[in-house]
Amino acid sequence: MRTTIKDIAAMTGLSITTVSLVLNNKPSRISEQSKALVFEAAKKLRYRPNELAVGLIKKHTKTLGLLLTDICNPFFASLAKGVEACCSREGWTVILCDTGESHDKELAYMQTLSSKNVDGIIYCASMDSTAQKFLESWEMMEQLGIPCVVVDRSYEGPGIRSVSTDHVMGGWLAAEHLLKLGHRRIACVTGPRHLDVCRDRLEGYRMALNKYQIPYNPALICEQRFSIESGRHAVAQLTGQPYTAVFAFNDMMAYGVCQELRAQGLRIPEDVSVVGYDDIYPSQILEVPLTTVRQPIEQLGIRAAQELIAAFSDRIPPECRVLFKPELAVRGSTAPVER
Amino acid sequence: MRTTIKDIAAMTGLSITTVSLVLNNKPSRISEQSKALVFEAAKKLRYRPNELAVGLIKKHTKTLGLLLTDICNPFFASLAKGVEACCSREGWTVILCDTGESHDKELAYMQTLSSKNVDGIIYCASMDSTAQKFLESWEMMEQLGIPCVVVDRSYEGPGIRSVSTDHVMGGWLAAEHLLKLGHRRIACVTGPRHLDVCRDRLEGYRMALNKYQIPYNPALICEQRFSIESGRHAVAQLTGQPYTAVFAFNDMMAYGVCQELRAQGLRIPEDVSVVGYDDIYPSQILEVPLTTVRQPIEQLGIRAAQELIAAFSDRIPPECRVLFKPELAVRGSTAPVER
DNA sequence: CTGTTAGCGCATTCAC
DNA sequence: GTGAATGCGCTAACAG
Repeated sequence: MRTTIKDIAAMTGLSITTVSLVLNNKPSRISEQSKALVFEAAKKLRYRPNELAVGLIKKHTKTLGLLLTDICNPFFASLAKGVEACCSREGWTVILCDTGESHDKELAYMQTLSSKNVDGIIYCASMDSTAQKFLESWEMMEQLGIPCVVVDRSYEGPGIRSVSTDHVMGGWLAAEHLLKLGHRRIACVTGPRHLDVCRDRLEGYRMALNKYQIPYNPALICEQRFSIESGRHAVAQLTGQPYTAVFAFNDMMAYGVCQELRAQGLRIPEDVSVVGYDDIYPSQILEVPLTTVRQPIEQLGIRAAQELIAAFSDRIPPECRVLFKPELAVRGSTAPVER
Repeated sequence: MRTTIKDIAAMTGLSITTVSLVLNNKPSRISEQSKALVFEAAKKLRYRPNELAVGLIKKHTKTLGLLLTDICNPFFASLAKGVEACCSREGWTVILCDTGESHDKELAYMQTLSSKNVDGIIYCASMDSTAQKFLESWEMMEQLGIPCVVVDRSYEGPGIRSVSTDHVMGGWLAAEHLLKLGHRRIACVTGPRHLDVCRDRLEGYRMALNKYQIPYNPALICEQRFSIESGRHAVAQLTGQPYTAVFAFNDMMAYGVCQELRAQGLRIPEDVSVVGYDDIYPSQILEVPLTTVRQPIEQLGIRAAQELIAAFSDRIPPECRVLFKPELAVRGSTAPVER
């Protein structure tokens, strides 16, 4: 049995109340002597409060739930890193929930987290979640009364707190970079189009085309599912379409694109330029390092956790919409178009 | 306020006990009618037990603490994936603790986890942890009375449960593969030598050399720190030593080795063969995919969680030492030595 | 078949 | 300055 507040009361001959008071630094005039006694005993007995009991009374646990779709995806790993860093710094704790893209599991997890009395949830919607499913999840959290911030999504809606990156700008950066290099036929390998992150990137891409007065060609757009294989499929699917550059909506797909392109005997960047999105770490170690749009992923995580912790401490639930700026990391996979 | 057992007692007109009994399927003869009543009310009120209260009484939380050094490292991400998968399948929950290689933080986390009444800890010692520090951590957990299984380490010691891979065999596989290809001067980029995982791999390497009657040459051994940069440093450090192949003790270092080798104008595998260790996923997507020793990382995580959950359910703390077999994934980074 | 009583470990009025 | 009493939400004997 772990030592409890009772043990230290017995040891010091003081009452439980007194012990609790001094251990929590409560403003009550208890003699310095008693205080010293208590602290000493606490140290000697290696006392640590039972957070279950504390939580039961205080109605909070200083715990955040982190709901994501695949911890093996470097994007989410970085995000988790940020969340964890912020939490541990603040004396909070994080429960890891990997939903594996399953909406049902998502919902189930929310209930579990609620049972465990988490004080907040950081939510990364699964890629398959349509606006409807998203709202369903959101409502579940509202209903459970758990504050939540959405990361990397920014569905419109009242009271939806989100932390994300300006993907319109991201799409713009990628496209303009290629356009400046002289590319005019830029294929786009998007993620699921119903996701706002994709719509935004695509909009940025179109805006850039617009600036250069290049017509938008739907035949160059290929919708995929954010995986390496997706990238390979995309190239296969685009066969026949002439293009000199590819803008993939995440780095994973970009890797797939590069693989398949090479399999077809094409060189990067001599024959085709490739731009990715996210800047997860493998992008730098490739033999031909990937030019990509960098999101401050870890920052997203830190900020999301901060918002939740702040909202909790100040009891102010600010309806915020934090938007980070992406930046372009120019590396070896892009080059001026061949004449 | 969430609905409690009390609310449903009030709603049905039954006592709290009765409600608790039926909700927990306790073997007590309660009329089917009352049962139905309770279940109905529970559903209507969306009742979910407060796990804090339950934990306080039952003295357990169905929660595991996962202590690792860097969730961004794909190795640990995969491990976490496995742990999480097993836990969620069993209705358990996992608290993510990223220690960032800090031994003090490790110790602090253990206390926190103890306060939260986790039922077990999965522990990946930080790379800097010497045998002494490791024992210190282990003792802390013993003292806190938390069952623990160590992953990817297998320090000798009574009562130390561990789940890991047979690294002697791993080292052997890597070395023998190269030897079979005709390589005779095989450089070794190890991790910290005080780690048993490194000693084991090195032993496997030596055994293989032995079989081929090749003397062990310490000048070809370079101790590093498991990071990409480490790999680059290693190559710099080995300059002057003639070698035709490199065996890096993890994939990250292998990436660094490849980078630096290429920077020096050497081709892989034509000029130098490179073998890694772990088989984290970027290894497959490289332009020259990495030959590497595959560990069943996710399995390690699953098994570790299983052990803990089983030990908990059966109240049998088996002093186990689970050892998985590694296998060689032969890919493009190795080739017969040039004549 | 079901309700009463106690108590898990702790924080918090309110008396003394 | 300090302690007794109460209760957080729930389970577990033990009675009826």
